[in-house]
Amino acid sequence: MSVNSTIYDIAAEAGVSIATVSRVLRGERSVSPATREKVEAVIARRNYRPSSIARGMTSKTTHSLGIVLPKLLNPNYAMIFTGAYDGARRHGYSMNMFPWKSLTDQRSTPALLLAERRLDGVIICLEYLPPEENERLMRSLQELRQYMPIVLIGCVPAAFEYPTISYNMADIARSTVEYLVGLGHSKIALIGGVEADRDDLRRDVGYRQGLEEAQLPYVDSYRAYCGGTAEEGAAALDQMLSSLLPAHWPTAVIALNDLVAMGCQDTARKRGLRLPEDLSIVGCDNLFCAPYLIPALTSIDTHQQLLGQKAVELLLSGETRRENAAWTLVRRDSCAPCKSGEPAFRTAGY
Amino acid sequence: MSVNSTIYDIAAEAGVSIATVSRVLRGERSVSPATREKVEAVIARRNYRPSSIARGMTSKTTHSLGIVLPKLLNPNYAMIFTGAYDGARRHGYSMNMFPWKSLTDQRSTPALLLAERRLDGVIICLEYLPPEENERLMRSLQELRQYMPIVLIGCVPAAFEYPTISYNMADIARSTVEYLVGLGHSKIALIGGVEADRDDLRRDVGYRQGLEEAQLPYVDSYRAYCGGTAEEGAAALDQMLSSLLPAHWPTAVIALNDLVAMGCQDTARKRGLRLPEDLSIVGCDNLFCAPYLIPALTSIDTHQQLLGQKAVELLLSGETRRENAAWTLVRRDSCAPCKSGEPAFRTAGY
DNA sequence: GAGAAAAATGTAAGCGTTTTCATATAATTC
DNA sequence: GAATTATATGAAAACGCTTACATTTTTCTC
Repeated sequence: MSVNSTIYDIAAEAGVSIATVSRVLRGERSVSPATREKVEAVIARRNYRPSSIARGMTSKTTHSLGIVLPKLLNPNYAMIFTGAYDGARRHGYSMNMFPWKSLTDQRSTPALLLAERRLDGVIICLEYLPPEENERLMRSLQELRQYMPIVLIGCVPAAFEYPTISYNMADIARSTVEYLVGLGHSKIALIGGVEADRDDLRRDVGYRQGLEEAQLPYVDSYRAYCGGTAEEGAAALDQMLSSLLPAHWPTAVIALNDLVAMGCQDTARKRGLRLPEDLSIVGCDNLFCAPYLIPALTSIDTHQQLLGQKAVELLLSGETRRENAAWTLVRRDSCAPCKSGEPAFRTAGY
Repeated sequence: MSVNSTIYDIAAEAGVSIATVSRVLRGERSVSPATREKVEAVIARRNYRPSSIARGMTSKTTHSLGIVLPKLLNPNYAMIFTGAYDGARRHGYSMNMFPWKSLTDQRSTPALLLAERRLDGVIICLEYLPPEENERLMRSLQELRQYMPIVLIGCVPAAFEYPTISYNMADIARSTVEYLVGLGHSKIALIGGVEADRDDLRRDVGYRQGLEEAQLPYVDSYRAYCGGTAEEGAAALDQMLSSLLPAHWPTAVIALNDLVAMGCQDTARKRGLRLPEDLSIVGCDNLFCAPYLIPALTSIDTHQQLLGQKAVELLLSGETRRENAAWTLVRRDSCAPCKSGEPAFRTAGY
């Protein structure tokens, strides 16, 4: 199949040495115009392209980066990947996707699957893992970083000394509460995330802070934990409503992400709640379908594509700083002013 | 950064030749257990991993495939990619994504961007292109195939002698019409696709065939062309409705894909139509959000992930057959029996 | 236990580039 | 026009593996 000529063929046909061909190839200017032209003609005629493999042998840099993602099917990750891909491309790098497993599953030498490819750097998208798995991951990371630069994406413990791009989750949660409080809500639920997740801990911090600033009590039954899918979101809200007297039902829900928000819409509707009159919902990630849900979903746009791009920039820059990514609240129709007069659970103390 | 040992280091430390190390590495059985153990110990201790680059130099096969997609952001393509990725992985290959541009944009030697990477094969996802661009693409393909096996995905002209996995678009369209006719509809619109697209021609063929079988006339104003986004779908339907007297409005719409269907829902709602009573809508691709639209969208599930996987299988098999991919109609709430009694436009002839 | 066959290991030549260093050629200088 | 410097080119050694072939060691066989 490989009808490909080598640099030797070109050299022979052009009547020069391979060194000269190589120089022409890489645009060095120490080649006389006549020779260059001659060589270029042969290259064009034979459709010759240098093998990036062979190039990698000598030049030590493969000009390819990696990104490890939990899964690509989740539209978020597809967006991060796209952003990272574009960023890499802009710098003349290629971008390779690796599934989580490459990092954790390997019995033998984890992480090194990546090392084997001699990537010039890798972006790693962090997600919650149970403690012992997380422990393994940390070790993999340590190991991996001996081989190539690493940039972390997502909510990373401050103790981590890796270059990182993340969201200020606390900030997002706090602002969202603030927004809902501004609409008159006082019974605000937070749905999604793993209870033990550091990430969500920070979300929780912001949530509590927002409530506190509005002089609202933190109500434990308004905090539900669940995975990031629509089904799980639907179940979580359903369970919350079941456990509460309708009078105490939240009037607003902050969902982990848009998928969870979609599930909440579904549950609410099945329960006969009017949206958004009886329940305001805020999602996160601003998926492409958010505007087409009924009611159109208000969501935090986390600019995931940009996130991917910035991760590449950081990776290539070689710096080790931690960066916060921007986000914006996109207001649509899923949030309405709270109608129920007196907020429940408001105690004398507040 | 590259703290990596080479095969020489391992050999030296284990007191054997590099050939032996290589043999241990590749699990050849002509190595005595004692030696193997010794070498493996050193490998483990030094965290050694052979460079896939150097491997590629000799073994001619890089164990990496490519897939070129119009864009990854579209959830469909993300699914195809995921499927292809998994398929490749299962066979021990890696999968690299390339944007369309790698194939067409290049002034100099198109296609060869891919050749440069010495892929073991490439999957190409076809999409409509205006004639002259398409011409260029065809040439790129011809050129590219000299270097590596190619598999095409999507609706490819029968004249193409490439191995292909595609949908029988005519079949899908015909069945969809049949389904809607079964619900009593006779004013069935088809929205989406490029007028000049071969692909959609086949869709059109099925559409017409379905109408014919139901003894319904083909009405030109029920056929609108547009791109594959929600916005374009919304605009297309809006324009169609504007151009028609309400009495002649279609009672059912077959949309190019779910995005277009979402746009149609939007337009219909803005026009004050009740969904699905006044307008039934069928989408295509069965995106994850389809069940959460209001009304939940009936859609053709094209099993895109499977499509990607099958493309890999076909690519690796080396066969040149053309395969048809499976699809299924997923019924949800967006299609209802037609209520308007007498279908318009039905002429004596029918 | 000598000779033959089988198994284990080593040697060295690639693979297709880049790159250093040497060499040949051309352009300067006086 | 000889000496000097700049410029253009070539020869050859890496890069880290695989693999055909040669060689050594072990295991049979009678």
